[in-house]
Amino acid sequence: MLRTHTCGQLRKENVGETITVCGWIDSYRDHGGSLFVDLRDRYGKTQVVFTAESGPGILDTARMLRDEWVIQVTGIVAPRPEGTINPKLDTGEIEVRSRSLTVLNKCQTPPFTPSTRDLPGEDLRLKHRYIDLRRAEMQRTLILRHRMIKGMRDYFDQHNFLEIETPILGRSTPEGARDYLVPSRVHAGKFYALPQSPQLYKQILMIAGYDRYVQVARCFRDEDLRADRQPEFTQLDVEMAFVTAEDIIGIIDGLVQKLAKEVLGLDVPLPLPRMTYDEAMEKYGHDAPDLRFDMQIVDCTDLAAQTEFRVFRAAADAGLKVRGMNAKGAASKYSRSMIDEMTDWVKNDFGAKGLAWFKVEADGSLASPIAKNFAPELLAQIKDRLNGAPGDFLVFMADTFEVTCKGLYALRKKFGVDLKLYDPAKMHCSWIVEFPMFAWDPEEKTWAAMHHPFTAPRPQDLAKLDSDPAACRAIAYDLVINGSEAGGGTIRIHDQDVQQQVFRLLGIDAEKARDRFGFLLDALQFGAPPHGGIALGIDRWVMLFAGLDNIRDCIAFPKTQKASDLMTEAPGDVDLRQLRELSIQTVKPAK
RNA sequence: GGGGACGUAGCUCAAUUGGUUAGAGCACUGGACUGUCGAUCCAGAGGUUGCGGGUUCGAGCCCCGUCGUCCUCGCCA
Repeated sequence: MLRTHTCGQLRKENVGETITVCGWIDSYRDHGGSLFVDLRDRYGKTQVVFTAESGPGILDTARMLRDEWVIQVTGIVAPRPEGTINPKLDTGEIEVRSRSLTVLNKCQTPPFTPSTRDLPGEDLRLKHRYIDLRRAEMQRTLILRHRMIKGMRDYFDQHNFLEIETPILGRSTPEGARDYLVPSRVHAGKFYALPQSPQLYKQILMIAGYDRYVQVARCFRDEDLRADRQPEFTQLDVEMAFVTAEDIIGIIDGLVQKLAKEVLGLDVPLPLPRMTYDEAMEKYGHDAPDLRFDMQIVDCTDLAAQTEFRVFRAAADAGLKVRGMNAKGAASKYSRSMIDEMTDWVKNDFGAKGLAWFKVEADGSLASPIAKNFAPELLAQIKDRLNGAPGDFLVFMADTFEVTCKGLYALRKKFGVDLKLYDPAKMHCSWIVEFPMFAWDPEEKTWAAMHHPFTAPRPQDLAKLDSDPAACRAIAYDLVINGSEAGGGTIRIHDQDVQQQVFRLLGIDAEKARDRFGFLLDALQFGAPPHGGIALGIDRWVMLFAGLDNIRDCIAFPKTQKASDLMTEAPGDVDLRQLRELSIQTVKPAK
C-alpha cells in the first residue's frame, strides 16, 4: 500500500507517529510561510500542514497543488495548537506535519469540486460522474446501498436461500414492458431480449428443487423514465417452494424489520399491516397509498344524486362516482388562483372534467362558487360526511371511479407535501393484498393480467375464472413503503389446467403459449411444487431508506430521462461492419 | 407521443421585464501573508447569452423551430 492510514483514521492517540496518507486535495489554504491542505479519501479528511520545516523545496511544491490533485504525504501526526481544533472533522484534533510530498497525479481544473456548496446541474454531475461520486453524500448513499444489499444477502443466507444467477440473454416475451433486444450474430434475424425480471427462470428453479432461491438481479425495461424509474434497475428476486402467501410475507416482514433496525435504527413492529386492493382504491385511490397520513377519500354519490348542481347530479344519474376529500385546515392555504391551477392540473393530467370545492367558514357554512346550487341541508350533510370543521378545504370530483381515484390520489399526495401531513423521518410499510387477477384492456378489447400470466387466483375464485373474470382476486401482495411500491409478488399457478384457463382468458392461445412459454409449460408437467415469490426494487428501497426523492442518486451510473449515459455517451453509433455481422440494416425514422 | 420548467463566464446565479460596453460569488492566473479550515487582501484573465431562424431602430429578454436536462400524463405484465 502507498499509505499507512486512511484520511479518516488518525486521532489524538496517533500523535508522534510517522505515517503516510494518500488522497485528493479537497481544499488548500496558502498562508505564505505555511500551507494547509485538507486531504480527502472516502474515509474522511485530514489536515496536512506544509511549512519550512517540511524539508527543502517541499513548501514550494505544495504551493503548486490545486483542487483534486492526488498526493501522497509522509509526516508526523501532531496535536493541533490550542484554539485551532476543528470540531467539524473527525480528525480535527490532529494534523499531519508533512516531511515528504509526492504528487501522484495532477488534475485538470475540475468543472466542480466534491465539496461544492452550489451543486451543479445534474447533467454536469452525470457527465463527470467520477467527480460527483467523490461527494460525501453520494458516498454515503452508495455505502448505504452496499450495506442494505449485504444485509439482504446475509438475511436470506441465514434462512437457507441459495443465490443462483439466471441468464441476461433470454427470449423476448411481448407481454408486459417493452424489451431491450440484442441481435444474434449466429442466428441471423433473431434476437435475444434482456430480462424484465428473472420470473420464468426462478419458477423453473422451483421445479428443479431449489426451493429457496434469491438473486440480486439486474432487470431491463425499455419504457419511459421517471424520478423513481430507470431502464436498468436491480431487484432482489425471491422464490420459494411449498409455501403460501403468508410464508413469503413473513419472510419479507422479517427483512424489513432487520434492515430498518440495522440501517436506520428504527423499530418496525410486526406483522406489517395489510389492506386489500379494493380498500386501498376506495380510501386512497391507489394501490400504493402513502399511509404516513390519514386523509381518506369519501364517497358522496348518494348525496350528489339529491342536488340541483348539474355536474354532481348528472354524474350520479349516469352511474359515475362523486367522491371527495377533506384537507384539514387548508382553506386559507389555497387561494382562488391556486385552486384554478389545481383544477387545470387534474383536468390535463388525469382527464377530470373539473374540481369542485368548498371552504368551511368560521360559522360552519360552506363557501364556494357552486354552493348556491345546493340546498342548505345537503351542504350540511356533505360537510358532516367529510367531517368538515371551520378552516377545512373540501375537494370533490365527479367522474368514473378510475378518474376520481387518479385525481384524488394525486391531490392527496400534493396535500401531504403542501400541508406537511407526515414526518419525513418516519417510515410506513404495509402490504396491499388481494389484487384483481385481470384488468380490462379497452384498446385491445381483452383481459390483461394485472400482475403476470402465471399468477394464481384465490382458490375460492377458481369457479369464477370464466364466468366473472373481473371478480377474481389473485394471491398477490405488494409491499408499500411511504406510498411507493417497494416490491410485489404472487403465488404462481402450478397446475397445468388452471394455467391453460388463464392463458385462454388472456387471449393467449395454445400455439402462442407454446411458442412463448413452452419450456415453462413443459416444466410444469414434470413435478412442479406449489411455489411463489416476490421481487423487491432495491434502488427504490435505497431511495426510501436514504430519504432521497430520486432514484438516480442511488445508482452509481444512472441514465438520463432520455435513457442516455452522459459520461459514456451511450447509446452510440456502431460500425457498419458490426451491423453487417448481425444482419442488421438501420432505417432512418420517418419525420 | 402530450403538457410544463429550465438553458447567460469553467460552476452557481444576476441583469430594474425590449434600451449604452451583460455583472457578482466561487474556480482559474499573478502577487502578498506562519495557524487556516467557506482563509484573507491586491491585481488580472475569462461571454457567439444552447443552436437556427424571425419580429424590431434595437433581443439575454418577444415569436417559431431545434437540441439538452428535469418534472409529469400516456407507458411501466
